Amino acid sequence: MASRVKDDETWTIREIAQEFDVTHRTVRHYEELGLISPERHGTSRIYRRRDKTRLNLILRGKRLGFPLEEIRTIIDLYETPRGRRSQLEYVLGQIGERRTDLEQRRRDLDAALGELDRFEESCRADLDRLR
Amino acid sequence: MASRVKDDETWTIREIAQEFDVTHRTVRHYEELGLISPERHGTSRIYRRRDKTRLNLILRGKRLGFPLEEIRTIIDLYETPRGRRSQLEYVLGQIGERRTDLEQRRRDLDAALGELDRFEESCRADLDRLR
DNA sequence: CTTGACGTTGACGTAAACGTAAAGCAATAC
DNA sequence: GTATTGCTTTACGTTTACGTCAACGTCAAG
Repeated sequence: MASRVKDDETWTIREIAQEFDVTHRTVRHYEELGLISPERHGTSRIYRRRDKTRLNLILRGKRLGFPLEEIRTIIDLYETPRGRRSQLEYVLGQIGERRTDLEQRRRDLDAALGELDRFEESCRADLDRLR
Repeated sequence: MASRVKDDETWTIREIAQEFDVTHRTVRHYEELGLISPERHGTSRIYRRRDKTRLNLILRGKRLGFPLEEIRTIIDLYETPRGRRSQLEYVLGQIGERRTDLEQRRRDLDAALGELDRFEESCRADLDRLR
């Protein structure tokens, strides 16, 4: 059964920038750092589905506060060859570190949300008292 | 009934820096930005419980990826006078914005952790196949 | 064929978050 | 006394993550 997905869709840097709501300078900056590497048609950059996936990962990483260099190592991690046993074990180790980091963030996040809740209740109580 | 807590404990900048595992330069930088404002004994800085609380908030904000300026507005928010009704309503509005932001982060975080889980399973499957 | 839209590569500027001396006061240690 | 330790300010340096020109190539439209 042949694949039905047409993966030949391409986009220009302007289209990509608009879709992700960043400037083309930003897109090129990510390329300079090796976070994406679009094809070239002559001198122009051509972006494919795969590049969009990477951009989504990058922007989410940014929203989470990761530096771009770290984001690059994470993305690379997802694409390192996993042929040899030693490589797999290395990747699994890295996954562990990532998880530890993310779980710390979730604890911080929960704490912040909890305090926010308590603070809101306290404010609402003050407001009621003013009625 | 008198308060039993002794709130006269104080620390020097070096002690504070060590306890929070940052440099004294960092602590002073936060002071320059108005995130903390320790007392002065002559020329020296004196840190109290309240400053520690703020530092905890700052560092958690940093782990969550917030810029220091935004952290300052958050901390200030927790300390704005809430006497007048308009002030309370402003604060409640800010709380809402904060919550929206934090909840977006949690979605990002959950997505990242989910992908990490799936990636780990895929790696473990590869590893089993190598046995 | 020139204009305009869109693409390209430098290269320099900037804001944030500190790092890193440099140079000086102030109290305790010997 | 002086020497060391700890704190201070002043001030320039650095890294990250882009912004902002400048100067040029290219292709379809008028």
